[in-house]
Amino acid sequence: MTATRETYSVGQLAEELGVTTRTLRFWEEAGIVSPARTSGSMRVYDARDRARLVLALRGKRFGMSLAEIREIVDMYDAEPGEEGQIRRLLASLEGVRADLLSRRQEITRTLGEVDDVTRRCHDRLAELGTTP
Amino acid sequence: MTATRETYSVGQLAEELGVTTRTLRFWEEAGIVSPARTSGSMRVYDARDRARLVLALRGKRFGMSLAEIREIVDMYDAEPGEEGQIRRLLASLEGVRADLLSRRQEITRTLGEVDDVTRRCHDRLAELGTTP
DNA sequence: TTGCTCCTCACGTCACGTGAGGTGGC
DNA sequence: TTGCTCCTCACGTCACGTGAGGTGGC
Repeated sequence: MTATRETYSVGQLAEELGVTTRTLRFWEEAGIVSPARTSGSMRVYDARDRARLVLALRGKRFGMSLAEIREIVDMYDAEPGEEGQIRRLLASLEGVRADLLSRRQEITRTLGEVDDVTRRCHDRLAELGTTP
Repeated sequence: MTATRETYSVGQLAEELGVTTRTLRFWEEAGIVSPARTSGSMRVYDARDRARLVLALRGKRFGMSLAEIREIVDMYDAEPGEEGQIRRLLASLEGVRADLLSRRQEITRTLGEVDDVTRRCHDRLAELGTTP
């Protein structure tokens, strides 16, 4: 019966996730998390809240809006659900997957260009070294 | 003597780059490009402007601010320059490279998770199919 | 003249940053 | 009491979106 009893304050969770407390409060207003409250109206985040925020953070890094993030997080977090819902999730996963693949390709391409420029810089430095 | 005589209007370049004309005007205000003007005060972009904008677009996709983009683009676009400048560029390239590598890793990790969820969805659909 | 693209304000929006002023438990 | 973290406004900022009203060449 020892359930995961981990809870966090705004400050704790913000530091762990590398964001500000303002961000966590704003995301709450955007409907991404709904932490419990103590008598003193202080926010109490549990493991489920944390999981949603971790997902949201990843969405952010991929340039999604908070509204899009909310949709995706809600789907991931929902009960297994019936067939229609599962198929909708599968369709959206397909889109996410294609997006990730193209982003990864672009990064790889950019890395190549960065390496090119780096090489040219070294060449230039060598030239400067031999012609004082 | 047939230099690259390609020029573009705001509309043409905006469409080619997949952004709005408002974006191009805003980036001009931010100092990222300085297109020439015709007598009628219409903007005329040349190949160099276009190259700077392409670089800027990539920076955007990696989450850089316009101020950071301007710095990087100025460096890439500058004359080869003297040793100090080249070494500064090399240092910044090092940072960009590390950033790109970590982003690529995260994407790969996320792709793995997406595939996991996809597999679980298919399993669940199979279950639903066998238990009418 | 009509239609197109261009121009410059200028206010709106999204995702927070940044204090301002105040409360609550060790 | 002091110090810490927490709270709720509320205005500021960044990167544009979105009209509003007007000009200029085919």
